[in-house]
Amino acid sequence: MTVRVRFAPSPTGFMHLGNARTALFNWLFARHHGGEFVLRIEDTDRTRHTEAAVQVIYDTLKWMGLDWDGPVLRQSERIDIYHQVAEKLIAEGKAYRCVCTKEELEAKKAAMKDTAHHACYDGTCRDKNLGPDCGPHVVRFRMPKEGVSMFDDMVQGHIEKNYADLDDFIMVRTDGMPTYQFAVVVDDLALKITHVIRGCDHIDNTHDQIALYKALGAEPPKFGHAPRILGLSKRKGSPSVEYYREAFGLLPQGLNNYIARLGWSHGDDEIFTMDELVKAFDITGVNQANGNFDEDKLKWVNEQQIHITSADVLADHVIPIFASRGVNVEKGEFLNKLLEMMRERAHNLNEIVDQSMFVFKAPESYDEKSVKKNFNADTENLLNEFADKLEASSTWDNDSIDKAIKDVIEPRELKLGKLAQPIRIALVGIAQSPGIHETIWFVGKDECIRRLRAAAKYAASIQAQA
RNA sequence: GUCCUCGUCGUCUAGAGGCCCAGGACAGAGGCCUUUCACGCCUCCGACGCGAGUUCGAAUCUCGCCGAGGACACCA
Repeated sequence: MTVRVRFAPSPTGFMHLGNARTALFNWLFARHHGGEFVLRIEDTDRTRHTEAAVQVIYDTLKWMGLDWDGPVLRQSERIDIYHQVAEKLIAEGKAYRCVCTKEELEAKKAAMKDTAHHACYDGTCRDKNLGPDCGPHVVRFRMPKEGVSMFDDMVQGHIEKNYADLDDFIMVRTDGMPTYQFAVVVDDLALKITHVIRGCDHIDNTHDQIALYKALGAEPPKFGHAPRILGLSKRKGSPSVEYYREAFGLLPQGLNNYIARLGWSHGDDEIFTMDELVKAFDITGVNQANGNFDEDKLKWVNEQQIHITSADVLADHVIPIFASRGVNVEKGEFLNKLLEMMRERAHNLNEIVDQSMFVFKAPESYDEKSVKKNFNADTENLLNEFADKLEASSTWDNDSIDKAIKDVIEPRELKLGKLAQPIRIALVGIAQSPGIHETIWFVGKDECIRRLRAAAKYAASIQAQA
């Protein structure tokens, strides 16, 4: 049997992190087992969905690198099918029409508060055998009254619930639209879904759905309910993929890796490429207990992924961020060289860009603390002399830069730091940067000399003031 | 309120009766490396929710308690 799983989000306008993980788990499960991963859009709630919201789903999955198989199923396009199935179940006595209004039901519920089993529909219309001309009505599922509903969850193990605690849930609403509970089963059946992997907030729904499968004479798929991700604070903005991607400078694999390890594990392994995840992932490794989202660990995992990602791939992710900072950079050898250096030290993509800015832009000001600590009466001469040495050199590589540095510090018997720090301030604006040779090299000879002279002038001006 | 599920360091987790006076990772503390800032490396801190059983032996099995999350919508 070929494994077929699905991801079935409703278009809410953003991809919640929990949803993203459900998508990832399903995708990994499919790829691991050589099966198929299909996408279904649950847009039966007319009032809420927009096309832009559907596009967010596509974009997010693509960014995460989760490709889906076959056409995308839209529930809104399958209304007739749901009606056919509902009619069939009514005809077989497995479902029935109900004319109880929402208001009536709410009143009954309120009256039954504090009594046992008040949550269940009282069955007013269960045996009325109402026909299609009974006026505005819903269609309810006729749930068995006795016995125990049970299934073996791939993650949570054996789960059971008394039918007495299950409701005659609504399949078709008054407006003719199917409810989630109903559409899911009809669609999963149509798509020949073999395994349903979703959040454990669906555990209780599963009993309803299995009852439906049975009423339809069909074999239910296997279910696996993954734990929830707790601690996604809404105060920090919408806990969506988009938000974390931008705020944390995330690489897709940084997110994927972190999210996969939250609620799933493979021994002591922490860092996975996508191929490694596909190889290692299986539903048996998924945890039962809910997990807490931890920003620090996400940051760390993302950082580790940046360390092992090729400069070429990094370039694709970093170029748009440069653009958003008003700097146009092009793919190529120079950028790759820069990224190879930056990826070793940066914590995230935003930092790579921010800390690379000096390569493309001269400092607009000098960091006060850095200047205070590293500039003195000698700085003007030191910087100018170093600029002279660079100017005199005919080549531009590590050796020539190194020679220029030594030619300045050796006669004066200075330690490297005494020259390197003022140079950093001159080139970057602050006394923090990559190795001094690289910093100089990336700025380029002419620009370097220009910045050194400008900083020398500045050093002179503050000396004059003092 | 009713029902369902879960419970190992602050956090993510390893652990499927002896390998565990519990291992790894993040965070925290300290140190090393070093021309700066980072990276990296090393050390330390730190948990089996509680109580009964079962067993020669329990983090691992059973029960109770407590705690956490979820479902109870003509939302998905």
